[in-house]
Parts: sequence; C-alpha cells; structure tokens
Amino acid sequence: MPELPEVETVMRGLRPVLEGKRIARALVNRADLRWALPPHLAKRLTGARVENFRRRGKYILMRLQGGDSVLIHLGMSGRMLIGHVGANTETKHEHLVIETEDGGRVGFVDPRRFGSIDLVRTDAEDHHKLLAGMGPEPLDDAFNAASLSASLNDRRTPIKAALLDQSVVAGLGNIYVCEALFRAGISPLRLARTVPGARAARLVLEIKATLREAVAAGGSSLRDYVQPDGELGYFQHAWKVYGREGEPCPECPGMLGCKGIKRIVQLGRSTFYCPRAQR
DNA sequence: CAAGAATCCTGTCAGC
DNA sequence: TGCTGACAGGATTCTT
Repeated sequence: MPELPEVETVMRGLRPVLEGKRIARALVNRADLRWALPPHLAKRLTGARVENFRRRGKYILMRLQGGDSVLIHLGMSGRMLIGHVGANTETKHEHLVIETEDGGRVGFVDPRRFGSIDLVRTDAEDHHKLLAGMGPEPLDDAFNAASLSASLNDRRTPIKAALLDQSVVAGLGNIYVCEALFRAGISPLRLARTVPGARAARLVLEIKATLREAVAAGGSSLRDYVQPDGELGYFQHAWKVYGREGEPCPECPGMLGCKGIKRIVQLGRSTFYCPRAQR
C-alpha cells in the first residue's frame, strides 16, 4: 500500500521520535513476516543510537551508530505506531516494538505481514538484494524524459505495468500510477514503447507533481494507513480517478463521448481511467 | 526471455 | 446478525 508519499510521511514522523535517541529496549513479537526477521535484530537494536533516516523507493533505512542500517518495507498494510512507554497501546499485529531511553515508543504494525525488516551494512545499503536494481528516485533529476524514454523503449507491456515495475522508477504504486497517467493524458493500456518522446516528458512532469503534492498533503490515508502521529493524510481527497469508478471525468465531464471513470483490471489490480481523456 | 498468473496474509465491506 | 465472496497500498516466484 504505502507508496512513496506515505513512506516518506512515515519516515518524517519517525525522525523526531528516534533520531539521535538511544534504543533502550527492542522486542520482536513475531518474526515471520514476508521474510523472517534477522534472528539478532532485537539484540542489535538494543542499546544502539539512531543516527538518521533515508528513504529509497518504498523502503525506509534507519541508520544505527556502528554501521548497520535497518531496512524496513511496509508491504500493503504496514504502519508505524508512535506513542510513549507505558501508555495504553494494545494493538494486534504489532510485530516489533522499539522503546527509546527518553520514553518514546514505536511499534511496527502489519496485519497482512507483507512487510519486511532486514539489517544491512550502511556502506552497502544499495547493494542489498531488495535495493539493487531499483530504478531512479522519481523526484531526483536523474529521473527525466530521456531516462524514462530509454527504459520504456524496449518494453511491450502496457505503460501501467511498466510504471509499477520498481526497476523503471522507484516508489510508484497502484494509486499514484493511475493518478499520474490520468494527469498526463496517457491511457494505461498504451504500450510502454510508444510513450517515449513528448508523452514521456509530460508523464515525468505529472509523476513529479503528483508525488510532490501527495507528500505535501501527508500522503493518502486508507483503511490501514495513518501517519505515524495518528493524523490522517488528506491526499485521497485529491484523487482524480483512483476509486472513482462511474464518476464523471474531471477532464471532460459530460462531454460527448465521455462516459466517466472506468475501472479495468491489469496485472490483477484495479486501474481507473477515462478512455476519452487518456489516449 | 518476457509477460501474465498465482501467491503470501488479514481485514473490511457489500450483498444476501 | 451472520455468512460469502470480492477486493485492498506490494512484489517475488512460478507458469506459460
């Protein structure tokens, strides 16, 4: 679930609670997530000072003093529950708990257990199996019309599938791909190889704009997801097509040939788009 | 080799 | 109220 804006929001929420703090206690309640947690995770966390955070795609990296990074992926339903030691925080599916010396408490909650946590040496973060081969950060300058065109050129999949591929661009998921394609006026069914050129240039701009706006809004809060501080992100109200099957298209409402937002299935997942506005 | 399907797991919601 | 089936932010692994 959480896509780049939500992961970024979560990371920003963790900073004030953990950065510069020493971990007094760490507790693993359940180790069988997507992949088994490292056996010595709790031991490695306990007593460690948290230096800083970094986000890469949909991953959060928490750097510890001593040269290790904790690599966190929230999967579909993962979130970080922030509170205080001793406060009533009874929650199901809290697989990892971290308590800081100054009384802060962070719980990793993930009902579906598609998330994962691993340890990696900080100086080799990008060589980790899960990060190696990941495409450019969409908000970096390295992600531009030329680079996107190059990676779409030899692809025969629909553009929707290509953008969900993290090796093309890192951090996009189902929602933001739908939104960016709508804003760029590109059909999700269009073959990726036909996008390079002017369409790719427009697509890059819309991807960046959509993500920037979503980050500024604190992400999109769905059923399982709220910001670490419990506040709701509000970008879901700005969705133009996602989850809006049957509603009028914001681009061509009521115009001849516009039948509103349509839902189709690609890669087994819902795609929302306007067949008239997106070509 | 590339592209699509199946898969992991739990919760929620709509419909009957 | 309770049951059933569809569906949900992801991404690897298995089949065609």
